[in-house]
Amino acid sequence: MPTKSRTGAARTPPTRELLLDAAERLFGEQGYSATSLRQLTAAAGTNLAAVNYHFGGKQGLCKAVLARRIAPINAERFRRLDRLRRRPGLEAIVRAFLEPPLRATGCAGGVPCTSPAARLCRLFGRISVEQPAFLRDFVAEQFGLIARRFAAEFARLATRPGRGLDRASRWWRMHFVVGAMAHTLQSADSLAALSDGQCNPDDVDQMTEELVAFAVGGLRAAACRRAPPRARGEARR
Amino acid sequence: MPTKSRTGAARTPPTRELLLDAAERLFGEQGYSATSLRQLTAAAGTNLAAVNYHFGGKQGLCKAVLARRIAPINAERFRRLDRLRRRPGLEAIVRAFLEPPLRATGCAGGVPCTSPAARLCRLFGRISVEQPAFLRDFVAEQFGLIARRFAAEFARLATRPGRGLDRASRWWRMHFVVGAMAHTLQSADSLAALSDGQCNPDDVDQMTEELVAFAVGGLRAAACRRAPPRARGEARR
DNA sequence: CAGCACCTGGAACGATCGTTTGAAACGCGC
DNA sequence: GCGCGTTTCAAACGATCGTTCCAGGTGCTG
Repeated sequence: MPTKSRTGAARTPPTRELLLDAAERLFGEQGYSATSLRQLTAAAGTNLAAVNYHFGGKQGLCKAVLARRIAPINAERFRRLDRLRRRPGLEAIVRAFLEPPLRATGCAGGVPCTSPAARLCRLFGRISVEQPAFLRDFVAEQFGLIARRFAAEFARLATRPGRGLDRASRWWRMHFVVGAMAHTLQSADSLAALSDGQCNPDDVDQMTEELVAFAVGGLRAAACRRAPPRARGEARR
Repeated sequence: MPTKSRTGAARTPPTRELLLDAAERLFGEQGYSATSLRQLTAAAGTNLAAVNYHFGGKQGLCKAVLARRIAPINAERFRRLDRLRRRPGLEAIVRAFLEPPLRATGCAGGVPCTSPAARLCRLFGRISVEQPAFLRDFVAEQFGLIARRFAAEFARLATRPGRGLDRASRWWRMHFVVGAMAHTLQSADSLAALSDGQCNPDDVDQMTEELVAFAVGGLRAAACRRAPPRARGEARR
């Protein structure tokens, strides 16, 4: 952690970064449990013991990988929210939430970006679902703040007359947005296969626009409760 | 060792079922890689070797666990779709897709249902994201049929005048629905914590209604085209 | 009874896991 | 040069992994 080689243009990436990059890729591709430290260090071109030296173990490495990405993304989210404080706009809020993770595809912080949108994305989606017990608190802490902030922004919007979402409904729907995002980040490839190539998982722009439109539409949908929405069919229950 | 003569009456759960139940719970709670066969067989009260005898190995057990649940769910989906063939209705289609997995919470096939909605749900969400390489083809086969069927139903709706979703957009949005569902199934608990208990993950009814409303709203959202309100440059596809 | 197919039991296999160790190699002030 | 903290390396640690083996139990058929 002593930042000493900051001055000279580091021609050789330090071991720490090599490990973080390899871990980010492999954890994202295979998951945390399924990735062994030997495979990881081999991919990083470092020694096996380096993981324990720099990060104290596999769990520490995992936390470091997440922290390196999540922190800037959430900071960017807060920045965007603060900037548009005067103009509510549901879509703007949704974009402030979705675009940073979708677009911060590793090209942001000077980190090499081998595949345009795949790396961080996969890791992100992975972790949000795999959730090993040891970092339950960690992710809760990382995402709790931003989630509450968005809940507050969403609540301010929802108080408009005519939109009758209660607090629980708002939470549910934010959760759905997170799920759509995570699943998209993680397994867009399978969609490409399913759609016979009509969906290009590397087209981050289209993906973003579709997801934003979908999320806004879903968040905007009227409250459901058990009142039949329209005079339409829907003869269930 | 004290093996009471159990067979004969066909009332006692055979080893196969014990293993499937335990695997369903543990794979769902911890993931596939993170669950060891020793932990699993201990929880099931069976011998370690039984896994390899009945299922040929850990992978075979995993496939069997999935197949036992997915097949009836997809059958139910097809049944519902066939039944409402004359009446389109986006919401009805969405319900035909979402309700079987949400409600078939293990109470369907005579399987014990300890926790009302948690068990199968978690497994379902897990697998749809963890996706070990060895069952890539398996899940693609299991979900491919139903996905294409829903895509077809959705496409028939989308041809109505005024709704300009192209094929790629429709695929994307179906993918988002799957993501919202999977994430909800898998980690509704964390939502309960985030929302300070305002969302009850065991309230399958409310969850279903919220998810249906959200999905319908998202699917119904207008095509996004290009040029979001915020000028962000970035050419689209 | 014997014969046999089916299932279960405990014990062990080889492989691989995450982690630790101790010494060698480096960087840098003196 | 020497001393010292930092980093890397090869090798090994004990634990645990999925799997295999085989004797023993069970229920059916004759």
